[in-house]
Amino acid sequence: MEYNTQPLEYFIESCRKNNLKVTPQRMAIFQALVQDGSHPNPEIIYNRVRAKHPTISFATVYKTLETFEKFGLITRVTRLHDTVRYDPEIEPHHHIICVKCRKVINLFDEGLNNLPVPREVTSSNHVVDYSVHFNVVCEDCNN
Amino acid sequence: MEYNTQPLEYFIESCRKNNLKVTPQRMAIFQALVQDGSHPNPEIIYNRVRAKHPTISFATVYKTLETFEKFGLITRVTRLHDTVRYDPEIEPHHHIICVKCRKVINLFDEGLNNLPVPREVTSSNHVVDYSVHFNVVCEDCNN
DNA sequence: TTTCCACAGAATAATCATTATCGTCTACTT
DNA sequence: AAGTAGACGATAATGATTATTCTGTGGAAA
Ligand SMILES: [Mn+2]
Ligand SMILES: [Mn+2]
Ligand SMILES: [Zn+2]
Ligand SMILES: [Zn+2]
Repeated sequence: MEYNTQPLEYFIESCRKNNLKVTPQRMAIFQALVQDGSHPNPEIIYNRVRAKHPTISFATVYKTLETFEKFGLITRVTRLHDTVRYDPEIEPHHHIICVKCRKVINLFDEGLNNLPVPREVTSSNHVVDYSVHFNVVCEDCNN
Repeated sequence: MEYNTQPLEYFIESCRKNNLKVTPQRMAIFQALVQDGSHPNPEIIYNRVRAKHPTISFATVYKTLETFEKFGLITRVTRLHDTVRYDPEIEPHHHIICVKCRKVINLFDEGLNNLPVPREVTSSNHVVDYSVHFNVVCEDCNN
């Protein structure tokens, strides 16, 4: 379902499926996230929600987003936002990222280094580089 | 140059090129980063360096890594680590990320959704999903 | 080789993002 | 209508990163 297709109904249905209570705050948080495609951070969502719910707490926004993610209602742009991860490899390459232990492994692959970059990307941007993130559960974390 | 090919010489040469002073701490920080392919965070690097430089400061590690990155000696796994960015779109898609203003734009592309996943990835991991990050300088930031 | 100084390092405080705690409240069940 | 598990709000605590300030030194210049 697209993010702008009857988002409220979709949201309520998803909550019910997961035994999450439907509250005004939760609806407002979801709507604040869905209202455009800007991939906002918690602070922006907090400010949007405050317009209608002036007493909402920052912690509530954090907790709620975490809950939504846990139940698959929303996602994160990257799973590696918690601390900076540095890399001495400056040539183009890709990464295998374990979503559980946060291990990051280099992936060198000729095919991936020569992807056809969509016109949508090149038409209005100067492309610095690109890389593919494979989110995985690694061998060590698999049991 | 590979990260494990005479890394010290490469490091010193790179510093000289950029008028960065070559200090024992800087060499140690670079070596701590290069010693394996683990994409360590500043804390891990700090702990590694402390073995030989017990008085080094955490802040020095941060500043030095920042400097290295600024001059292109090293990179980051993702440029979106600073705050969580949430996404209501749960279907597979990709992102255009401006490295200057941190804008994130959705990219839906059939071709990118069906990349041949290298055996190296599938052989020892359970793939959850993958996405392509196009790091760009966007139109708005381009002048 | 000595001198000098811009830049690097150490210590520490400050800031910013995120998470934990806990008392109160309420959505939903019965 | 009442009961209860879970949600909310307030706030403190933690963790990551950045700023400040003072001291020290690498490397150019004399
Ligand atoms: Mn890498
Ligand atoms: Mn997206
Ligand atoms: Zn793992
Ligand atoms: Zn931009």
